[in-house]
Amino acid sequence: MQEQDKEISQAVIGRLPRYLRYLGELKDEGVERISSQELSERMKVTASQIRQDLNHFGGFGQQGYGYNVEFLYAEIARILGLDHSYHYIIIGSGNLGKALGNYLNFERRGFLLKGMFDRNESLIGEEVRGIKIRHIRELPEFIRENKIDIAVLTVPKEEAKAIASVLVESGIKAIWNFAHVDLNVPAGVQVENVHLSDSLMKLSYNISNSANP
Amino acid sequence: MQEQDKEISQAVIGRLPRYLRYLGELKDEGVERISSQELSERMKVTASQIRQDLNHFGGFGQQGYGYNVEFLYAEIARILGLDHSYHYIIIGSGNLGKALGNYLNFERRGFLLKGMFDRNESLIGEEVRGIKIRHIRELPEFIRENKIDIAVLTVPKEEAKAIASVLVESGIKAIWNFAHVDLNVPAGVQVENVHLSDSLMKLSYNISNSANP
DNA sequence: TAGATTGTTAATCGATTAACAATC
DNA sequence: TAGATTGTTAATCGATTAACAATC
Repeated sequence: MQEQDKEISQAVIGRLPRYLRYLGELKDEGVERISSQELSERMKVTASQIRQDLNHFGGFGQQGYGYNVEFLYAEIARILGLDHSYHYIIIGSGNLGKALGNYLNFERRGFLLKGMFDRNESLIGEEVRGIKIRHIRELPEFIRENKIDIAVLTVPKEEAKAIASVLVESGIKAIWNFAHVDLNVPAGVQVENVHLSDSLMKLSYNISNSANP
Repeated sequence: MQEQDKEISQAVIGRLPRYLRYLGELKDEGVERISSQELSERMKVTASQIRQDLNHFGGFGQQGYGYNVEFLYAEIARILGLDHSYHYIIIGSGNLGKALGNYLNFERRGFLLKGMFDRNESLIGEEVRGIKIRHIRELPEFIRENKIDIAVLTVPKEEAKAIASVLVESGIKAIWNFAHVDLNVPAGVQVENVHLSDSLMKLSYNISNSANP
């Protein structure tokens, strides 16, 4: 067990949720133990990579046996910070904001929706899963009073930077950014971008450059 | 000009949309030319990387001058396959499907929504931006008759694999997959995954492991 | 104990950065 | 022409894979 000697690369972090997903499936199938070899065949990655990745965080396996599925699942969940819950709010209550607000799987993982916000007066007062949509002018106070950890940003890109500043000033520590801009936040504030149009363009590239002559 | 001597890495492809975005902004600002150095400062990447990335696709610049913004913008758009339009359909007309269907920026880029589908009878006949929601049993015929290029998959993960098979059999060449499973498709069919919960877990990791002691 | 499989070191591969000759 | 900046080769860095000794 070493836990965080040096910074772990985002490449490794990015693979953890996928490990968790496959281990969850194995758990559901009632599989008790699995070797890196077996897992590598399922996931179509190398066994070497699995062992390397896991050993960044400590030795979770046992020679001659492999990994205990239940235990490894719990450990990866813990590493990912899923062993406790987060309070989150959604800023921008348009179609995408509402869709995310209605997504119950986040709740199951410990991400608890505490508020929804918009600038548009006609949306104020509407409810999403029992959560009232508030005006964004209430943001700073709300964040402080409700111990909000994560702000989901689903506003038009023109507004995103200004709102991000407000969020940072109000003490938000993480932004899940769906706006199509790069946010500039101080160190210590985490930003995770979901740039849907970038993703679609990658698909477009791969269509154009695949074997259709 | 070489254009595709050997496979270009997804790391490079993944950066192209961001280049396009910054060049679009420069264009809007009325900037006519830019050097890799200036662009690198804006984008916070190395000038070397910009030149390397671009030169995978040909020499778009001019020594002593830099790059013509308008020209480079057009070239990257072309490389990404944005110089022509695509027909797409959305399968799964829940909150997320509707949100994506309503997103007009895709349309502006040449991605044209042609159909929406669901299994739920109560949704059939509803309209999203003038597009009627159809039953998924109509999928195969619809895909063939309307020359659909891209299927957006926003169905629960339990259904995703089965529907993906139908799509592939119907001749779809690209799937934008929002379902939380890895699809197994034959070579030649492009899949681009958007795993929102994976993204949220990465954020969760980074919150848990940032400098908050 | 013998066999299996990890944890970890070493080798390889690929991607990023630096350097500079080519050239506008 | 001189200065600027690309395109490209070479050097470095980091990530992935292979190998194997440790050990359950």
